[in-house]
Amino acid sequence: MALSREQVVGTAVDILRRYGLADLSMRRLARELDVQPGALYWHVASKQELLVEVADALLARIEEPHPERPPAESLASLASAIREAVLQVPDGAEVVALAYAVEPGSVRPLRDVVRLVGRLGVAPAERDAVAELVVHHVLGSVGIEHDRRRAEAAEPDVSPPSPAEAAKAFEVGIGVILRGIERPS
Amino acid sequence: MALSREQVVGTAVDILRRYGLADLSMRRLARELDVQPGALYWHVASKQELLVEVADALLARIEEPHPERPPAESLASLASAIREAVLQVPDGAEVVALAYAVEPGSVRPLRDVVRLVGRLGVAPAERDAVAELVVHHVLGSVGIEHDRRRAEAAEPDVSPPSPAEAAKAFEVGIGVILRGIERPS
DNA sequence: TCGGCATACTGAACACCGTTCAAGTTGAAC
DNA sequence: GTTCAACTTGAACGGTGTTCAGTATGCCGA
Repeated sequence: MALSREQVVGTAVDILRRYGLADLSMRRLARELDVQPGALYWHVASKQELLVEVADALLARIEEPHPERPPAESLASLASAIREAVLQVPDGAEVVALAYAVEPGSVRPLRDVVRLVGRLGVAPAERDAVAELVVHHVLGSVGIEHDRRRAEAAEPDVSPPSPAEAAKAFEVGIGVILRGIERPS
Repeated sequence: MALSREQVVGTAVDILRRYGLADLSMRRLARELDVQPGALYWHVASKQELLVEVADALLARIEEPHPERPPAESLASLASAIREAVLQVPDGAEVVALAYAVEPGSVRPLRDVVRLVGRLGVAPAERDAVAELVVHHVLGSVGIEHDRRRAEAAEPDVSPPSPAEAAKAFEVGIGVILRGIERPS
């Protein structure tokens, strides 16, 4: 059977999940698919495009916010859902951040963040800025968690921070943002 | 004269300033210094360590917050100062973010952010989380601005966002955070 | 003045990377 | 059975960070 774009993206996700971003090279991906590296470029224009697709796949299973739920609640739970999805996969935050940088509209749940911020009553001119704040908080704090895990794996240093603490720290940040939005300036 | 660590870091900053992170390779740096690549490793343990030093240099001229100024004001102006310093240099945000990820305590003005957040009355347990929020907002929004400039340079697309608008968007985010901190939960 | 020795650097290699492209192989439609 | 598109190979181009045996340089005590 001939290779397909879905197969390429799927195997890329697999490598990312198992070995992390450093091991996700076009050559490694080709080896995994029993194919020469050049073959990948028939299905995908560049590694960057591939990573956007991978990011999309990582967040594909997150469900859309329910339209009748209060937007503040929806936003908090959407942020947590994105966090959890991205936390599962080594370097997931980095990949999604890259996709967001290259093509802000390419990842659906991130678009939902923008919509929810708007529904919270933020002025249209400020909506994108606040949504960015939320996205950076989510991806930034997951990035830190991944870094800590790497550091911890490298050497049994002091203070391994528990997942519960990390989650708490994340919630604190979301809380600050939500209160900041709701309080008129 | 023999090479010095300061010279290596200084030239690295220079290349970054003039050509961006993609052109800051150890080989390119060695060429600029009229030296073989291996020589750099006498003065610097790795490229990562070099980049931490570069990040430090980028923010070295930012002054410490005045202890008698109200902390909210100090924090807002420190955030702006970091933003401006990092905005000047292509990929500056990326470099500083990397340094912050590798060694959170290595860059002084970022430590000042933590202190100021504490002085704002945030509980010690939550202080680091909120400081991270601020840092991610600063570095994240500058990162976006750099990306936009790159995209704009690549092709004369629609809508070149003015620096003033970007600054405004940044201030909106800082405002949300500050209000969120001051408002008790 | 002469060893000795730490400092500083060279030259070459190792093992990778993303990307391109002419040439080859398939498999289905006519 | 031929033609034509879809797909893949093989090989190369021009890079990357890092290591290390060897070589030169300059200082310091004898």
